Amino acid sequence: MNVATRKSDKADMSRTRILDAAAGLFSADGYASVSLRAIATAAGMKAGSVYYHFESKQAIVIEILDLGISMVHGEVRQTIENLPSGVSASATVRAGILAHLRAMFEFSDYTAANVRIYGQVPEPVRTANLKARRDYEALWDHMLQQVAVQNGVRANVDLKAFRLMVIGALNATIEWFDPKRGNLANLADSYAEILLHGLLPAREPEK
Amino acid sequence: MNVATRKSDKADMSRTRILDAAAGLFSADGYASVSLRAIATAAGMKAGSVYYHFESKQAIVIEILDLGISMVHGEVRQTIENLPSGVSASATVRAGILAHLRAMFEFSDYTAANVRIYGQVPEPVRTANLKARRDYEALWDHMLQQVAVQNGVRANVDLKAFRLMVIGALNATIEWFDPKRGNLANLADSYAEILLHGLLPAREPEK
DNA sequence: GTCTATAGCTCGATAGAC
DNA sequence: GTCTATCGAGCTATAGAC
Repeated sequence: MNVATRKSDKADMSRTRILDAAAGLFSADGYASVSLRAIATAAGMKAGSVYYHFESKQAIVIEILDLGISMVHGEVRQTIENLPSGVSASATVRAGILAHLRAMFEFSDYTAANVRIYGQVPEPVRTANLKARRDYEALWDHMLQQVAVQNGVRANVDLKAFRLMVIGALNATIEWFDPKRGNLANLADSYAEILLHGLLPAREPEK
Repeated sequence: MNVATRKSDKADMSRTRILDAAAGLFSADGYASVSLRAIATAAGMKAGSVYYHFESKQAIVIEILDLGISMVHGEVRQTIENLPSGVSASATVRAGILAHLRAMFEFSDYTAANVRIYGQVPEPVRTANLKARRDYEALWDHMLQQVAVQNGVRANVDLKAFRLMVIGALNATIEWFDPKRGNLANLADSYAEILLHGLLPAREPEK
């Protein structure tokens, strides 16, 4: 390992420390109230040093939001791709729900930052994050389309509404669920059970 | 109408203008990034004048968060209470879902502020808002309990998970639904349909 | 009730030493 | 790569005139 490589490793580690620190602070306190000095301190350095790795506070948050989406996207896509072919609608959706929740809480600082601060970040930051969001939504739409074709879904379920509701409901759990106190697999089962079969008994028509 | 009353009216109007302006700014930009000068300007006055009506920025946001919850709470409670007695599980839950969405988008600055900035507001503000939140959750729990007793729900649906999922899913719509472009009653129907009956056809067991 | 003026901070970002 | 020092700006909140 030569000097250049070691230098690069050190820079990479500092970059990562900055991102991790900023993600934690952003998700806890919002975007604007977190100062660069606070990020630097949490990353173990001084404010001025942060500018060696990032050109601005916006550049930091753009990278955090993209990482948050792509971590969940990657986990869900991989999980779905690894399912045996011909798997049922329920199994596919259940696997997607569990994978989304698992990734969300594994990288919770990055995903919580996404859920909590996306709506209040400067406009250029939102724009930069749009493609990643659209790509993840497309994964769910494709998955639900496959389910509809191969296994059938109820006639009066709007698949786009279903996708919006699933992602919205799963993301909202970041506000109250604590994986250290609750069982994540149980949470995924509860949510999947409701999303697939609903609240009401199956064979009774609505009164 | 005497002078004292007119004075009081004027003060009330200024208070309301400040709250409305602040709610709009908080929901759009987050808590910390909104300055008191910006609130004052949007309310048509100067920064110093705001302190005649509120003792601090925190006092403003506390009132906004409480109003946001209680507006939705009031609308849902009133809707449920006015249902004919003996109404079915599905009708009760559908009415609750519609009422929540209707109130949410009618008072959208206040409710969006709740959804977006609650997680990143100073701790004393969160504490002050806790009772209002617990009270609203209790309304849903009571409603779902009634539904379970009177009309029956599927055995493997966890009612607490259902309540958390409903409120989380409904609140998440504030991030993407625009009542000027979409039909709110249709949105409520789509969501109720999924929550009550699920994605899958009723009579097919899971494969 | 609303104004102006300002005290006392903290912010993002930059410059330049090491 | 990280530091110290600092600029110019903007912040919350207060004081006192009107």
